[in-house]
Amino acid sequence: MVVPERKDSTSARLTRDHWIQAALAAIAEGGLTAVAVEPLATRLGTTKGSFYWHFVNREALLQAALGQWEEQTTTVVIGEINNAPDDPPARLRMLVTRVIALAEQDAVGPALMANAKHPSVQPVLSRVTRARIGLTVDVLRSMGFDPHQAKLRAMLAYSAYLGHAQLAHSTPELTFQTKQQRREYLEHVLRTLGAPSAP
Amino acid sequence: MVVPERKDSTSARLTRDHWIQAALAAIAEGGLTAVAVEPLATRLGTTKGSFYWHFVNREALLQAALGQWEEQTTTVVIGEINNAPDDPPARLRMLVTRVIALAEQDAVGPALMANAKHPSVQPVLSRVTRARIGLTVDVLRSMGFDPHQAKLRAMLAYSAYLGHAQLAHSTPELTFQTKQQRREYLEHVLRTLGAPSAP
DNA sequence: CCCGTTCCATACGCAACCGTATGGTTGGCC
DNA sequence: GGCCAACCATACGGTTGCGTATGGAACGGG
Repeated sequence: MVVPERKDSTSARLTRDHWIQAALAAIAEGGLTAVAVEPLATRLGTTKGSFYWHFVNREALLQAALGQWEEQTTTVVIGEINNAPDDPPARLRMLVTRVIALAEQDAVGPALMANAKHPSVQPVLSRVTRARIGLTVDVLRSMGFDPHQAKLRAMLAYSAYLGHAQLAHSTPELTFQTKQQRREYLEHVLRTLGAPSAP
Repeated sequence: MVVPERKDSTSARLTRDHWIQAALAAIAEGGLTAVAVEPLATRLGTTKGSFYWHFVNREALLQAALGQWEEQTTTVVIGEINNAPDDPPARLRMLVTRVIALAEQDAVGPALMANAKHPSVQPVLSRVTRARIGLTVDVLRSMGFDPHQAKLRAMLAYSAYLGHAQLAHSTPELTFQTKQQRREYLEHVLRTLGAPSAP
């Protein structure tokens, strides 16, 4: 009989946040439906009794987890870019680099996209998407592209980001593997997005 | 009490294919978990008794539906492109146009991406992805790009396709709405993908 | 028109999960 | 060290879905 280990053996009792973290991990692995009270309880080495003290129901946990994700995922990248030096090409490079890394780490985003119609997910996703596209437009405008061009390029860029995230998580074996390949791909993307407009 | 209508009131009895179609519709709307025997039965105006005559279990239906999707989704586009006239730029235009349309229609693809790890889904997705990237590489090579360039561009193009599909289904309100905007975006994508390499 | 094959309805047992109720621990504070 | 509040375990009932069993309806060829 293996007793499922508690995450941090130093703290016997759980906090609300432990559940949120577990929920996000579950979403990353198994999608929204994986946010299930009893399985999570087992994973945390506790029981439903704990859960229903911290949250009124499953939906409340979901909302809390989504809020957490929105917070992290927007503030992190956006803050980082806005605090960057005022060198436009460097900002684009930073954005692309940072965002490719994020795409490959964060498995929650893709999982949420799949359940975009869920009433709790929809608004979160809408806000995050809007913010990210807006950020991209800003960076491109700061590089001298007019608003129209910036919007076109931003949409393409953001689509490419989403697709890259999907690929990285669904069929990683079909993405570039070696460091060299990945570097070249990064440069290609940067060249493509930053290329001067054709007449 | 509303009696759920049967899809085609002319045929009292259902075929295996009715169930497959219903399963695909369910995937499009609610993801893999929406392929549930009893709900589908209700939707079709029948009962489990019918289902378990046509299929041994839920998994069998899933496999059949995935097979159907793979068949359609690959043969349609790939056949269309290969039978196209031998004018390379026209082929790229056709590919992009066709593929943007597909991205907006087919909701099954995005749903599957979210469950890429599922043992029945993984191989299907892997084959479809490989085929599509391969097709894109071919088209680009026929336009004169060397293999390396073609691969880089194909990966970016396919990522953009996947992302576009995601956006169209998850937050359609953030995509281009008017015909004019959509036309311009299409032209932008074509220009970007087909632009000659920078020195 | 009849009879076997094909197809479907119903009833059942089983498992996973939600949410409630209730009583028991544990911890900080005086 | 006692006591209140915070926290957790267990037991229960309800719902949903899977899969099986079994009898009955519908259909078509002889």
